[in-house]
Amino acid sequence: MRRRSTFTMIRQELKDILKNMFPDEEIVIDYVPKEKEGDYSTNIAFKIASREGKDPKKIAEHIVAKIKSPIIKHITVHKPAFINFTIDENYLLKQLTQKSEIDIGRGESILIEYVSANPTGPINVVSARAAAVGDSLVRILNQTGFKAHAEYYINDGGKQIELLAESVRQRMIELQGGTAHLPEDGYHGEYIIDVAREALKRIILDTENIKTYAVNYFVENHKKMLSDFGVVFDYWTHESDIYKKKYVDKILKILKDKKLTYMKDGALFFKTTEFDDDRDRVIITSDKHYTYLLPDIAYHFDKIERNYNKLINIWGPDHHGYMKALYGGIEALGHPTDILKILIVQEVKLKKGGKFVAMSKRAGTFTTLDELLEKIPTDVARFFFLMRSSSQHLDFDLDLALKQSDENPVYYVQYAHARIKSIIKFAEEKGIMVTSDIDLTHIKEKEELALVKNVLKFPEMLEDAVRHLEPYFVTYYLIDLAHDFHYFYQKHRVVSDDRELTQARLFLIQKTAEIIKNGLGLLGVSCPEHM
RNA sequence: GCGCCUGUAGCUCAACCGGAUAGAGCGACGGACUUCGAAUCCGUAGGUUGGGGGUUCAAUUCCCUCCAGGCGCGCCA
Repeated sequence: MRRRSTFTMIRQELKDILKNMFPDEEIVIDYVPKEKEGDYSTNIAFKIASREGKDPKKIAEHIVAKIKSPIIKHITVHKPAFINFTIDENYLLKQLTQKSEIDIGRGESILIEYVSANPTGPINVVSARAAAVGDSLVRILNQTGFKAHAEYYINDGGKQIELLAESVRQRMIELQGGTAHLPEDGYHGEYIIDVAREALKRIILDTENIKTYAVNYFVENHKKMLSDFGVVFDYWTHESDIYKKKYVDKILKILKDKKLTYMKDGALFFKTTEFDDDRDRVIITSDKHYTYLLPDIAYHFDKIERNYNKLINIWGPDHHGYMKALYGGIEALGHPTDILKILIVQEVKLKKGGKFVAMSKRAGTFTTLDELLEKIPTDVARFFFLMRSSSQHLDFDLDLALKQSDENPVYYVQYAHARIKSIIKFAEEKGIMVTSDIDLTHIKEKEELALVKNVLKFPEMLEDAVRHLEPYFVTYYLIDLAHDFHYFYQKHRVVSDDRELTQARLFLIQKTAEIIKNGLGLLGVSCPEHM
């Protein structure tokens, strides 16, 4: 049985009605396309008809005859056999005054790990996108009754860090007049010179200290950049913490005991092919170093030990080939793999002067989050990142984002809010205050009711966003809601001589403003009173 | 070669376990301000959903195949 939300969702009400009639049927409620009669619809007649080999239209008519509900104004059957519901206006208006909160999560705890950029350089734009997505997801989940925490994992061990330290050391030699011999697969970016300069100032000389210094340098940099971007993490967990807890040894022992490892060419392999991976993975190299996989499994063991009901990882597209290895590790430990959901945020292609900018961290040619924010306001950047499904590639046209900033959808939504605030102020100056003690039955125009219906869709939209773990549902919704408001505003005066109508409309737009503010907050975008 | 992602209007993208005449924004063209914010609104044009098969009452969605692009395939992360 599906749990009911405490928030009254009309969609859910309809679902319940049908569920009572057809307990074994999966009930789907859709929105009716614009210009069609009705608000919600169901395709249940098709389902039953195809299974029983009957005429869907007859079944639809049969169902319609049996439904009685005070929330439904009327029901109609359309074309093949859609059943459309038109919701009673008085019921809608009553819902508008209900103060309630949405609880989908029922307190389920979720740990969302995202960005987790290696402390070997600045944050690139794909990580920036992941930051926007992850932060917004945390906000959405926390508003819908989950207990979500944000975590950043710092890889402060492994070979990459050795290469980083060596790259810095070589740059230090260079700064002192020597010749730098950068490791071939080391870090060649200019930014390493800045680190080297700072390290010299502090007279940090031996490799171990350089390593620590460099890691901290980048971790602090990431913290600051993300915080400037409005992204704050609850936890910063170091790989070295996992070692300190002896979890890595523990996991190694479990894998060995379960005979899931073998030696080959002097290296220790984990048999991930037993978990549907396409090849086995090295976990200890022939020169006795751990690869990233083993501590990573240990890290996920740690997350599970911390009693989360669910783990979400947000990764870049370059890690998809690694998913099965990690899932294999979790399964090897005896945990169901569905405790972890890995979201792949697809790449960002930056467009500049009509050309795509080539990006590579190791070659040092990539655009960083700070460079992006130097050019583009945070609000715009976040809105852009959340404007489309995170599983889709994203073309980010820098020139366009700047040049057309006046017509950017983020301003469109913000403008709707500012406009409402301005109207309310105008009314107040005339001595008309917004109050909930009003007669909403004055709301009867088509454009008003469209706005009412969309405002009431907010929790339903959040339910969709949670189901798909996609913040862009919020973005799309806000643009649509702003449009409904602007359209209404164009057709009708809010503040008029009709006192009661004015009060009713003020209440409606005040509600709209609240939803916009709430929604933009979920995106991490500001919501100014004036623009 | 194998794996993942993608191909929808001129451009950027939607379309929720398969549903109604495939929708928005930008761009183009044409309209709407003596009263609450024109950063707004309305209208028009624009589509063989990459091609071809298949399954279905119904396919952008599922299956097969071909074409095109991106990413990954390390004893790096």
